[in-house]
Amino acid sequence: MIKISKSVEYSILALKYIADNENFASLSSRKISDDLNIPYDLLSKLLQKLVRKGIVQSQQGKYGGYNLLVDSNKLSLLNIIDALDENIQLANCTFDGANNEDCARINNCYIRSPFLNLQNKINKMFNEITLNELTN
Amino acid sequence: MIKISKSVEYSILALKYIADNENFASLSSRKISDDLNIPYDLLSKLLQKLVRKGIVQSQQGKYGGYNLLVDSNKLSLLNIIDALDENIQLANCTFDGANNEDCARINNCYIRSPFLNLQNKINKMFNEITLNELTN
DNA sequence: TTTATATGCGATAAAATTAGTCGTATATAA
DNA sequence: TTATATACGACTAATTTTATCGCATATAAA
Ligand code: SF4
Ligand code: SF4
Repeated sequence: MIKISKSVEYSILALKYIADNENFASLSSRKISDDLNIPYDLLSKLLQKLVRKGIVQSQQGKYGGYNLLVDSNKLSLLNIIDALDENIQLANCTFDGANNEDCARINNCYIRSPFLNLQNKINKMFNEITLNELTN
Repeated sequence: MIKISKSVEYSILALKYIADNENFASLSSRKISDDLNIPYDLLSKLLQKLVRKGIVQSQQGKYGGYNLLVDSNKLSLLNIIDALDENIQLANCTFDGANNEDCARINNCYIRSPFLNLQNKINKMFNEITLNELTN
């Protein structure tokens, strides 16, 4: 109900792994998948999305692989979730400017306001934690 | 991905509605369902769960209905989620005492600790907001 | 005692989301 | 030219969430 999808978890694991090995050769998705035990096909697709969003860089061909393109101090958990086209929207109305197309109840809903408060706090939390901090 | 299920939303709406009408006759699930536009069968089941967990009281028969059994200042959002057998577990390991049956990666996972931190904050947030505060 | 109106509850179905797989095309260094 | 990589759309499977159905039981009122 409130959980981080495998896609996001895999992506964080992979991004962290890439970040920690930048000095060496770039990591192939095959190697990342093997080392971290993440389904290869799935990981590939996730990394492709991250490429499109400019978070990592890919190099095709032999000895190719992935490199981080952004500062791991500036990449937030929310950025990653966004890049994967996922979201952390608690309810259909929990953003500024929602209207009754988002939820028919919106105009006389007595719980929207507290939900918005919750949402703001969660957004903040997810936006403040960076890839760099996602580590023991 | 991070969202509050309809079940929880419906439950909050209903509980709040019940709480606000306690002075009057007890509300039947039919009336609540009609007034709040919540699928009747679904709402009934939700209320039944809440009865079993001691959150509301039910009165069968004609002129029956539901009444709140707990102080709306003491019923937290987390209590409600628990009562519905849902949870806010971010990942398979984000609780104290998780072991490698919960996640095979647990013993050398570099992101578990920050996930646990996040989890603690979220638990706190959901535990601090009460039914009473879930209002405009 | 009958009737109308409630809840109780298990089973099931439908819908939506999430997770995982497959086939094929393309890029590129050796 | 070949081996090894990513790119990517289509598809399938699994899981979770949402909704429905049918029947049993309770109870106040007529
Ligand atoms: S308006 Fe109310 S019922 Fe509709 S999504 Fe927002 S909180 Fe939920
Ligand atoms: S141990 Fe790591 S990989 Fe496993 S559930 Fe926890 S955070 Fe995710």
